[in-house]
Amino acid sequence: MASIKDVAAAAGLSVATVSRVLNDHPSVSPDARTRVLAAVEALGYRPNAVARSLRTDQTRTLGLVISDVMNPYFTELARSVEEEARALGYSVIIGNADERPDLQDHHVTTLLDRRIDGLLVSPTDGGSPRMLDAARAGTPMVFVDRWIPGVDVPVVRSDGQAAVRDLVTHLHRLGHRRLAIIAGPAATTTGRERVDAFRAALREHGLELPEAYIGQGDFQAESGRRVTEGFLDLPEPPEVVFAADNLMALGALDAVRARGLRVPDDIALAAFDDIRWFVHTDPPVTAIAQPTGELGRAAVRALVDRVEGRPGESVTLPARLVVRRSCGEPDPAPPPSPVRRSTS
Amino acid sequence: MASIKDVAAAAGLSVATVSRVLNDHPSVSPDARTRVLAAVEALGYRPNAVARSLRTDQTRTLGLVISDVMNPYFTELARSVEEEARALGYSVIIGNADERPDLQDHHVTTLLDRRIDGLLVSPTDGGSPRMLDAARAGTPMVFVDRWIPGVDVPVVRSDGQAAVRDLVTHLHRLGHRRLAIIAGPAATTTGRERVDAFRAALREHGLELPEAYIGQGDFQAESGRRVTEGFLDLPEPPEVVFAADNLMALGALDAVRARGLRVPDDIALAAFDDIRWFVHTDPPVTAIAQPTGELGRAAVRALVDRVEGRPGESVTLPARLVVRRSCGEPDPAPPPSPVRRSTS
DNA sequence: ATCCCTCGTGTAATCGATTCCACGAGGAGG
DNA sequence: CCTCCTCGTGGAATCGATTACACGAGGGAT
Repeated sequence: MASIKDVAAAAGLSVATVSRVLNDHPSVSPDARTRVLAAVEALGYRPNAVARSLRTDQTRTLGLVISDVMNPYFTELARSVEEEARALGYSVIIGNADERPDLQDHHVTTLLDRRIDGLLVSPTDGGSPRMLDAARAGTPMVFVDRWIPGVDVPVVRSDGQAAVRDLVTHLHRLGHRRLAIIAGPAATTTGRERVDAFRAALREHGLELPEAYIGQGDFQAESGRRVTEGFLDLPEPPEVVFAADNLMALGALDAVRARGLRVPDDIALAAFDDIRWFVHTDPPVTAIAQPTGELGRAAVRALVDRVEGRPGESVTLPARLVVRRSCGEPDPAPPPSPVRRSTS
Repeated sequence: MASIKDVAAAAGLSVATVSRVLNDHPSVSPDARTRVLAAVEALGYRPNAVARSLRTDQTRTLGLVISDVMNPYFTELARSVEEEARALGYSVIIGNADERPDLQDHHVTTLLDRRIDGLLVSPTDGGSPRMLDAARAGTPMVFVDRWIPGVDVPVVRSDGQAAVRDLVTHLHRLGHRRLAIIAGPAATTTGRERVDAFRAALREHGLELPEAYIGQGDFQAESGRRVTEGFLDLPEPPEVVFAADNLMALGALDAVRARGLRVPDDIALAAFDDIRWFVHTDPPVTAIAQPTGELGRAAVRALVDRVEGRPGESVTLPARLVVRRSCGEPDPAPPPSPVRRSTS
């Protein structure tokens, strides 16, 4: 592969001049410029980003460590992150932690070894030691979706409290009183917060959240299935199951289906995180939608600010409730079927 | 950040010795080894992968350029690719082309600039010029899922022909005769092949595939919606719509729903690519499942073979039909509802 | 005792870029 | 005509690693 030396030789100039042309430095003659460009063209030369990074000590690359790529929420987040980063002239390397602390640590380590300019993290647990070291050492870093209390790093996330309250109000109005939640791992902020918000909202309606109605999940579908089975085995099963993410809702749907029960007639279901498929599930699932794309973009902007020496601020965006049929109410925007028309 | 020089100084040895310890070169004394290791520990030293790559001319990184991360099929592929690569000691940088040739070219270019050791591509169109150059220049490369005819690069893909034949047989047996397809872009192999396989299978049953029943999609949900609306507007709409990927099936579902029609009563639906959500859609969608994980792993093995100087072979794995209810037959594994039991 | 190997180590070249500094040519101003 | 700038250019140091080569010490064989 042609190097800058080959270009210099072909153009009959020094590497310094070639480099100047390539970085359009002002002081280079038009003649030299055209000769260099011609040589570049002729050789199909492309600068070696590795060498350049070594010299300039910047890779123009951001690392993104997410909890689970298979989760549509994170996929969308990753996508918007890459888009915004590209717009700002950065590349993104994604590390998938699969909700496993050891994998998270692995990815943080390799990203740091590659000397990425900044790190975007959605921590799986309390945070890998390597990550905390990096944060302390001043590596530009931003938490997205989840964060770690006590670490001085901007946080870009969405606040679901109001939406959860709306959800509980909605459920209460439908007559549901026994509400259960499939929680995320207590080690994650989102895991804790969603339970807290749910409990607080229940209290506002004079309802309790008994221990038996808090199932411990891990944000993966399988745990949603397992927890839901536990709920169904209870002497007094809940009337509603609220899954703290979309995958656990999928697992819950699996469990309900396996018993031959129906949603919402036998048990109602709601989920945190809205995804396209929820429109087409049987029944369509009521969910709390985060402004995922905006979250990803805001996180990148905050991180790039830090990388380039500007402050870089935390951002909190509101989530909102999207009512569908999985909790019992008819779809608010029913298809134009002129047959039945039930007025609530 | 501490460099190898700092470690050498701290250990009272030369950088050469430090390097030898780090790469466990045989000729280094136990004493030196312990001193180096102690210094590494004390300084929290981590080798600079950028510098190492420059010197050794290898990055231990693979590039993966996929057509669309938001498509669960590709997400799963990406995940298995990363897993296998990690097991083999490589990292993966993912580039999302979003079915756009210009983006594909952008990612190929930046990956090549970073001097990745090998490239895994699922080409969006006929292939970006940069990619073809790289292939010709001998950059280790493997096509996965889709490929480009006439380019001498191993291909790892799945063959859906038999499964499509099974699907058509299934549909025929259910009494369907007017079958339509939402095709993928003609520039992609998967786009063409699926139509060809469908047409061939129809012919085996003495059926035609009229032009009006071939809708041109682009593997994105929106195109599936648009094409399906066209089908429904036909004087004689098809009885079955076969979507060439899961996202277009989602769009088709959108279109059918918007008209207030039902699947499969009013129109049947089937899709290429099986995903978890198809179990829970209304109704569950009959689909052709690819061995996605195995595809990703095989592709990485083939690519790493090439990177490390071994041959690296093409692999073709069979897809299989998964029958659900969207074409009219009852679910083959119904939930334990002891009521109806139809023997085919 | 001499020679030769092996072993452990250090010096320095190298990878491909960027950039500081020096230098010569040419123009402007005195 | 001399001085001083500015401009375009090249030489060489540098980033942080790896590795060829050189070298001295020590042990075994003769």
